[in-house]
Amino acid sequence: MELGETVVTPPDPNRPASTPMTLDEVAAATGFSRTTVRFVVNGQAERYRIKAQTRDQIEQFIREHGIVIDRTARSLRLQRSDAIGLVLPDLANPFFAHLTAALEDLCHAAGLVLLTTSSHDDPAGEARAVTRLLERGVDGMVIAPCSPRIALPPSGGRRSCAVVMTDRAFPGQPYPVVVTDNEAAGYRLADILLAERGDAVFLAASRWLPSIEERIRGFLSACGKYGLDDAEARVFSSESDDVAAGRRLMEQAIASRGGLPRAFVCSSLLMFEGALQAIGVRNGRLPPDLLLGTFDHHPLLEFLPNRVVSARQDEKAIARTIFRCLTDQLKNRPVHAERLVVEGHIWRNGNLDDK
Amino acid sequence: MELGETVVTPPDPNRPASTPMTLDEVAAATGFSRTTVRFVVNGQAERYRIKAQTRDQIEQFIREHGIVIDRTARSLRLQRSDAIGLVLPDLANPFFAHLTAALEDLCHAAGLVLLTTSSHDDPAGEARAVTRLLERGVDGMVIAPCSPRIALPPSGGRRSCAVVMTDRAFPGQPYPVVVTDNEAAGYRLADILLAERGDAVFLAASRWLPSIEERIRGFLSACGKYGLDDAEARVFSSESDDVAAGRRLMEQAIASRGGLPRAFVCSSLLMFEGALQAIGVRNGRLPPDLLLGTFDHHPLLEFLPNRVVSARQDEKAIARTIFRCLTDQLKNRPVHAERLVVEGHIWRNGNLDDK
DNA sequence: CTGTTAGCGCTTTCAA
DNA sequence: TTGAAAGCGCTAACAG
Repeated sequence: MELGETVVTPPDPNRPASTPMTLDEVAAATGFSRTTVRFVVNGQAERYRIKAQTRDQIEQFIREHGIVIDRTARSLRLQRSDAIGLVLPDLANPFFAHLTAALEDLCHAAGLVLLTTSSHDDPAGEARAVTRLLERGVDGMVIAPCSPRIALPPSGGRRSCAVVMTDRAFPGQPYPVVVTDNEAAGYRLADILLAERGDAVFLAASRWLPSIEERIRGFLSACGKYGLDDAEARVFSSESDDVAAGRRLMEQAIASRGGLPRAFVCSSLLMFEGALQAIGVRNGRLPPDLLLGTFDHHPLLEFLPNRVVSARQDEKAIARTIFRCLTDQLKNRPVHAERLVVEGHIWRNGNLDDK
Repeated sequence: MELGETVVTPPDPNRPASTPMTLDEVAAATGFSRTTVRFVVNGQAERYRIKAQTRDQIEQFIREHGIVIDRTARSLRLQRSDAIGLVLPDLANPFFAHLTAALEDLCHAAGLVLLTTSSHDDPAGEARAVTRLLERGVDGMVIAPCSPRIALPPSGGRRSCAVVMTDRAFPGQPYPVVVTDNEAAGYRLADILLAERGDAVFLAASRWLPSIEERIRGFLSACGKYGLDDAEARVFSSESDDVAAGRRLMEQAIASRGGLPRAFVCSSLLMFEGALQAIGVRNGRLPPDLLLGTFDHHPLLEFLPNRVVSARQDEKAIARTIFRCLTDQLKNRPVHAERLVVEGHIWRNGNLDDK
């Protein structure tokens, strides 16, 4: 391809200034009726036995002039928007970004669009987000709740709206929820650390988040397997999930145990960064035999100088499960407030082979 | 907060089964007219001097029963959707995820929603995405194009639609474009590598992407500053931007130069991963004096064993610029097919202090 | 096979 | 201050 040529289709000067774009306009221009044109446009020409010549004429016209079906009007008429809303704490979080990408693909393949909204982990923001989506008449909604009490329950609205919760399984919700098997992941992660080093600490974000609590439970039961008493003393938790919290918790862990742990797990990559920072400040560099563990994954973990184990969620599988649950509801299949569990994956870096 | 209590507002049994949710329903239920109710709901009670008692009655009713304005109907009537469409090659790319998050915030603050769509770097997918958005009647569109020729130009449509391009400035476009100053970033990155190591190679994705070509131009002019002849021989490029390409290019570079370079830059983190993999396969581990450079940034770069320099784009600044450009168009301010440039940031890891 | 009609819920305009 | 009417572009139902 030549660089520098004019590359974007410019407003075609041969094309009439006011391009017909609505069904009515096409009908008027071709001399057929709304209905006939609509049948052709919606691919129902066969079904309604539109004369081939008529169909060709209309299709030809559209090929020349283009048409854009106004789905706003369609939505109003059908009381169905073919749109799905997504409410997330933070799109910049890679897990949510991957989840969004996966959901988007599924939606598009089904002719739906995705409306993304962030709550910024703020219940008021979450309520605003839900309202925005409801006003837009979304047919369904996927919520990764940041508050245990969703402010505006979509039930009882004029239009019904399918709802699926994800990522955080607050108990007692009337909606189905799709989550990773956090307890199993916590167990498997801790199992590896303990088998290798005999001891480990867990640096966790807010314990009142169900996902965190489940991960801790897995960690604790692995501790039990290795006969570690007072496993609770190995868990450090914070209110927030960010780099500063990771730093703080690592400092706490070091202080309370009189030195660096031989292995640790963080409940997220943000905490993990903070923990590494704290170690860097204290030791200058990472002690080579420190075994690193974290929830979440990033390819760069591969290249850290130490051995690393991570627990990664399977965003595509989660998205598929969410989507199936959503479409089940949209097709009026029975919906229970069930808990759908998706398996995660444990990953280790190649450095394990070096030793 | 107690775990285990019922936490989501359940469908309130005291509330009538069919909650009035439309203006008409509220009007009928309260005995006032559409117009009166609408004035109250839209906060124009003052302006139209609605009787205080009337207003209170209506507000009270709404507080009890709730209301959700149907923006689908509103859009149809106003020929304005208060929605912005976003077309990206890939939401899972952290740069685009951050950009999306930033744009979303700006949109929400302005009462707009964001429709996200991915093209998967495929021109046909891009065309489908644009159509989807047009059908939805978005007021504006932000496109990070994957093809130099946008398939369905939104101009000439029934409703006008503001357009801003970003990330890739294909020449000759009739739309304004917002990009990072890639050439400057390439220059600054290369300048650091060359000052430190006297030599470097550039592993780049498809050269026909304007952003890549600009980065290379910056790299080459830094080479010029250091009197390196045959700078072009230090540039290796591929068709795709992925891990495999990075691996391949690093192998090529090693082969063509008879050994590992002393420093290198990759045009993206994906390529960077591939390059590190290739080195790992060859050497087992990274030579300590190898200086690493890459476009894109991730916090984990901080903890790699080697010295690292990265060029990071300023997603928030880009989003602000895009949004201003968009709102300018929406307010019918003059729009030129101008090129708006945002500065990037150079980052180095703390390991620089160790040596 | 093709055309006509009514109406989705909102906003705007005009009347009372 | 409040009410009534028209119409955005589409779809469904029915009429020819």
